[in-house]
Amino acid sequence: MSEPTEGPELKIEDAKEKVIGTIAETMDLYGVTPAAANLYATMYFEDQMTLDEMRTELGMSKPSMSTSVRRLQDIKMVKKTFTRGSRKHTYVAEKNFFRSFMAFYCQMWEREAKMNMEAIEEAQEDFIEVIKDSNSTSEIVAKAKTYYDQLEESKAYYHWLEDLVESIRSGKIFEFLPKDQK
Amino acid sequence: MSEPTEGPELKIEDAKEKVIGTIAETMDLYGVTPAAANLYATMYFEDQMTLDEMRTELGMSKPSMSTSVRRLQDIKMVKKTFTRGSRKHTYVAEKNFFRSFMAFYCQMWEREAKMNMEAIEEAQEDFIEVIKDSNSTSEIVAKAKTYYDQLEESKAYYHWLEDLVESIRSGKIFEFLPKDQK
DNA sequence: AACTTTATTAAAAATTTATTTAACACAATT
DNA sequence: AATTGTGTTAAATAAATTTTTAATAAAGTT
Repeated sequence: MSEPTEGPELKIEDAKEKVIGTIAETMDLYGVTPAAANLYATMYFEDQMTLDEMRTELGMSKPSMSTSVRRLQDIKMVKKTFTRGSRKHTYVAEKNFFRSFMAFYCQMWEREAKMNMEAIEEAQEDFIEVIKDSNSTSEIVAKAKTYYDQLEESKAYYHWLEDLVESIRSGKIFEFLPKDQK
Repeated sequence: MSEPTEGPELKIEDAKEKVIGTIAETMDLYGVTPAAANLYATMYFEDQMTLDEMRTELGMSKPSMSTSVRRLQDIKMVKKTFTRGSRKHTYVAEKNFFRSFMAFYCQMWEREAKMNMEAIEEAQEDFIEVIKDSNSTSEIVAKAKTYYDQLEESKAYYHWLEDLVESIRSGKIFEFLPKDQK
């Protein structure tokens, strides 16, 4: 499998590419756009980058880098750094996967719990009205009750999700599941 | 199933729609296609459905339902049920969010850990070769060492992810984070 | 204050992805 | 064995999203 024509520098680039490819593929799977995914994976091996460096490194347009980097900032996987002497903005990738990926999930789960709980509360109010409504047949009332109970039961999941987020944010989860088990 | 134009029946449908909408939106966010997301959310309020019932309920084509239902089966959110007497296949939605969503994450995380660990191992071997290579300058060797160490450090995250999956699969996580906290 | 450099926004193009129509295959029933 | 009903695959269409080119705004320098 070894190519004698390749020098050590090229081998390093190849090795990096392997990891960059899989990291980007994973992020792609999570709904991050290809450009942003590739950008993060590339930045993972750099200490800091400007938009122009990103553009030349990935061979893409500057606006694409600009929007990608902002999305990565939104999910806390990239941070802006203040570099004096240069007018260009510089950005750094969060290299600690514990921090970057957990920030991602906490944001997702918090949003999910909030939105779904709101919808559930509203729907439950409607079901109660139906149950109270004298126009409702006993069949309809029974149906409304069933749905109400089903939603009530599902709340436990969202509460649990909120607890999970909290235990990740506080770091308490690492008392239960240590970071350096193996 | 007739279409009520007013009254309690309509209110029930409206209430269901509210929840269906947010569940579908959430799943959409997780990379599930709109058709599959809407289908699951609809099935969440039904005890069982055939492909034709899905088609009429969602107003979409049968192949779309067929592929959607299979994707939902892949992520364990829908199961086939054996209904004797009918030639049509019937499907049931997993209504327990603990089971359905956790199956989803375990599958994702397991895949992520496996793929990335494989890429990391390969890349690390390459970096070792570069370090051993007599053609490598001391600068290149230093670079390779840095990258090697960075990857080595990242392994802890993937091990932790595997541990998390295991604690979810075994149910041990619920000793730490009970399901009915609130 | 004008000029230069950099970043962002807007509109257009291109790519990708999802969905449908049409054809096929598979079972079950007659 | 032929027919009917059901589900799946393939090719084509439609829709959505991503990316780019071009224009604009913002910031810094002379």
